[in-house]
Amino acid sequence: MMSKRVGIREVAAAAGVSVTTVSHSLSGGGQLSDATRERVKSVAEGLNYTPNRLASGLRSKRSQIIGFVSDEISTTPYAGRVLLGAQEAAAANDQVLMIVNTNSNDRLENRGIDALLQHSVDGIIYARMYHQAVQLPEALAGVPTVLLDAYTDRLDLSSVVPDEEGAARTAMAHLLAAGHRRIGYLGNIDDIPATHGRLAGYRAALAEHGIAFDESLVTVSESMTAPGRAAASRMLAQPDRPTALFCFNDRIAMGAYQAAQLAGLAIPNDLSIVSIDNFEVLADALLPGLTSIALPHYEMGRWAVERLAAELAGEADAAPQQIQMPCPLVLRQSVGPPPH
Amino acid sequence: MMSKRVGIREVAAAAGVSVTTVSHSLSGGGQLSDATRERVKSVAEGLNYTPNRLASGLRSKRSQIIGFVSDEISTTPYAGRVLLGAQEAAAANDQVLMIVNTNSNDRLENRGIDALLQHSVDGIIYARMYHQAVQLPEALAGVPTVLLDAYTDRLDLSSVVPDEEGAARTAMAHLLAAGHRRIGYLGNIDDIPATHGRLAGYRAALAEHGIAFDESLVTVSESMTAPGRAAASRMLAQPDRPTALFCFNDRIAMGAYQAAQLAGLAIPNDLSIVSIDNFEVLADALLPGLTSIALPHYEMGRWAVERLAAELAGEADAAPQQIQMPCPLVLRQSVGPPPH
DNA sequence: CTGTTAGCGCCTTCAG
DNA sequence: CTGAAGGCGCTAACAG
Repeated sequence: MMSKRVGIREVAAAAGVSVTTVSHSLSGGGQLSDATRERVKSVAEGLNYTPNRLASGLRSKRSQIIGFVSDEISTTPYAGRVLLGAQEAAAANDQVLMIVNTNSNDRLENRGIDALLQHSVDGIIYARMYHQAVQLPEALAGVPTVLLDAYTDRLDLSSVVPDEEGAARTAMAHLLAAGHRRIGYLGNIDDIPATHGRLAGYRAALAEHGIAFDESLVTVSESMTAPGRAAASRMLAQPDRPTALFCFNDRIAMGAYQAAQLAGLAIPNDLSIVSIDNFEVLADALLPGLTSIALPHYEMGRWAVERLAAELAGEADAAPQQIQMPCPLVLRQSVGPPPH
Repeated sequence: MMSKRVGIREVAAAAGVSVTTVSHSLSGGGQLSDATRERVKSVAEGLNYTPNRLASGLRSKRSQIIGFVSDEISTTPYAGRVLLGAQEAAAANDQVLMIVNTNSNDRLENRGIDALLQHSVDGIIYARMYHQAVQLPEALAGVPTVLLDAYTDRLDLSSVVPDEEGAARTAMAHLLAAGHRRIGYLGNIDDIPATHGRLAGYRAALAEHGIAFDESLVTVSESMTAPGRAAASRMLAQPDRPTALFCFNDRIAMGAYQAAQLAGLAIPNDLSIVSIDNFEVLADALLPGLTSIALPHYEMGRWAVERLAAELAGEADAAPQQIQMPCPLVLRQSVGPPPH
């Protein structure tokens, strides 16, 4: 098994060349004739040669491993999409992902980063499971790093986050296009970028359409179903209730569905709803299906490792970038024209 | 940065001993006096020494890396819990996880396994995202492997899956204890272990309580919300409708909630519901909260890497084990006594 | 265009 | 109880 793997030496012998030639043939380096290069390659193939990355990493200082450190791999259902994007991009670059979870605990984080560094990862994706500001840990000083769903004020680090304001504008544009003018916003209460960005998008969209901002059409609550239900119930009880609701996220939207049901309002005939998250287990399951803005989890995962790879390769356009990703609208059945 | 890391050599010089002594001190091997051992350790600490795992792995043939290959990291929201368990167990063993996703595609799977092997992983967790039979890929022949949420007929491989039948019995026991006698089962249609095991558990629980199995109280459908809703509607339209429903999973249960609502039945006053998955985003969000059986994702993740570590260490009790994990009941508000 | 020759940082017999 | 020396598999000067 392991121990009997054929090495570069055996290939050299079998091909009647030196190990150098084999190394060059396989790695595309050196100045070899295409003939020998091909011959060596096929001999290697025939012998079932596979490189030992520990050895090459030790020698070349490039392990081809990307470290992925995240705060909570598990608590959010989006984590999978992020990881998938990152993993696929890594595979495309002949790299592999080594993951570590910190449970939002500094000691664990440092241990994890340490473990990654001991394994000589080439770089690190420092990820959060929801968009937030972070401070880069000491241990990462000098290590090529890109931030995912997180940002700092340092301009020498690349980072990617969702375009929160754009997401809100897209949601609002959809409602406005359907003819709604009284649109309520069921917002979030936490002091995070999503809270501020989405509210800003809501206001900007109204302003663009010459609709006055009406405080009575905005509530904030925790971003979960039960608080969302309460907030929605309050809003729908108003004399001049909104004809549509834009919700901070799908969980709040689910609360809004429940509130609508309790109030005897049919969706989308009496009330239209749009939200953000496109969390399929909810959005697809709700009756009717919930139109929602998708956060680009997969795409952020891909972008982050592609970016890191480019920076590691020292590519020309490898100057650090801080980008905001667009968030696409996913249509289902929760939006219709305003009633009457 | 990387290149200037202090090595075993510097530590030796600073401590006034040979590299051998340093190596022994740090790894706990050799026959050293406690005095020197401690002294060397503190010198190493003071110099901020960190081992280079590539080098030690190359030499000792133990990389301390566990490969984790799974079919779909992303499509199920449970994946995170599995990974978390695996990652934490690995960290506790001073190991680290290298992950690879196969998208259920053989070519990708082989490439992924290859990449893992090239990095000299010590062993592999071969995971599925839902309980199923698998055939171990050729490439894994001779590589220490444990199966997670998957099984084969090979008795030389350890594996862990949920106890499907036990889960169903637990759910049924809860309903029976509440006094229900007419209990409907909203089953799944796929030919997978969960389908058969849960139905078997349902029947066994009835038999134990001397309740005759009634075919009209069993339906099967795809395990999603809309089909579940349809199945539940049919069942609740029966003349002598059941007073409680046991659902294959939370998504079907959500359909049952919707059907109950459409039928004007209140939960739990008119109808009790229990299901399997304890998928919190749904179970907590439904009104009232859904009592559900949790699948032991985190625990399976932990168990798998602990098992693998034990087998790698050649421990005495390291004979392969195929185990079924118990699934605990999580109480919420969807169960009450039968009406009237 | 190809081969020789040193190590990468660490572990591990084998002597002292 | 401690040290010297060789080599894990590969890469990268540097010669030919």
